[in-house]
Amino acid sequence: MLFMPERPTPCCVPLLVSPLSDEDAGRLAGALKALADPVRLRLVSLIAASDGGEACACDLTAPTGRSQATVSHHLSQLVKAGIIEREQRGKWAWFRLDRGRIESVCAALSSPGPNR
Amino acid sequence: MLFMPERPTPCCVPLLVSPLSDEDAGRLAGALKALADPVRLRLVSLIAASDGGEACACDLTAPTGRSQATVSHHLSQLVKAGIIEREQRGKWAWFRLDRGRIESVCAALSSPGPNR
DNA sequence: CGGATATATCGAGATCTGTCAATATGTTAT
DNA sequence: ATAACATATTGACAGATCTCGATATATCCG
Repeated sequence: MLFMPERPTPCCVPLLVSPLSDEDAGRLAGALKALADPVRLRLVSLIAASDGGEACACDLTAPTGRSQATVSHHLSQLVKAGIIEREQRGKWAWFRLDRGRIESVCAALSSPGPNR
Repeated sequence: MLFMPERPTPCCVPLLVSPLSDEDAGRLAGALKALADPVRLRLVSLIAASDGGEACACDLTAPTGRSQATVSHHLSQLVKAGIIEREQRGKWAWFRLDRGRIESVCAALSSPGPNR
């Protein structure tokens, strides 16, 4: 038995190997939809690049150029999709990535190699 | 100089390394949007799993359970996004994946490894 | 040419999405 | 308690998206 590195949470099933079922297609589409917005991508990107890998909502409004309500909405979407996690600290909301979830989406899109 | 394997078309820029610019976020969001639909995912999946890696539009309508017009529309979207390529053969339209394009999206989402 | 077939485009309806101002909720400090 | 602040929720609107029937375009065959 090989010693495998940590496996990403299998939220999604491989796209390019065999025809996706309706449910699997819906699930993967959901995950992709959560990412498929410029503002949300910037949020993810900003969080990823933040010191300690986490960011306060208070620092995420200005860089996106959207209202506080809109940013809060997008952050909620990302949380619901499992892309980021939320933690309350006093009156601030902190967010960090679930890299495993993103990797899982990524894995679902990746081509099956010749030796896999 | 190392001999590198083919690089995927760089349609997208890495998400998790440094904050995405507005344009890069828009570009990546566009690519993800093209994939973020259950019908389109099934189409991609069906084409990928087809014999010879290509499929005729005539074989893609029934499995999706949508009208011919709708399937044609989704196929156009995928072509426009560069996910698949179209080739006319007589009165039939054949489609195949641009795996490089999908890999490029995938690469943009992938986590920077510790040794990268 | 004319009929048959495959696919694309058009027009329209229903639903989903992104956005913001206003307001509500919750936390901290005074 | 009360004021100040951070964030979430609500309500509403504009624009995008998915869908289909009808029609147009293009190709093949007899």
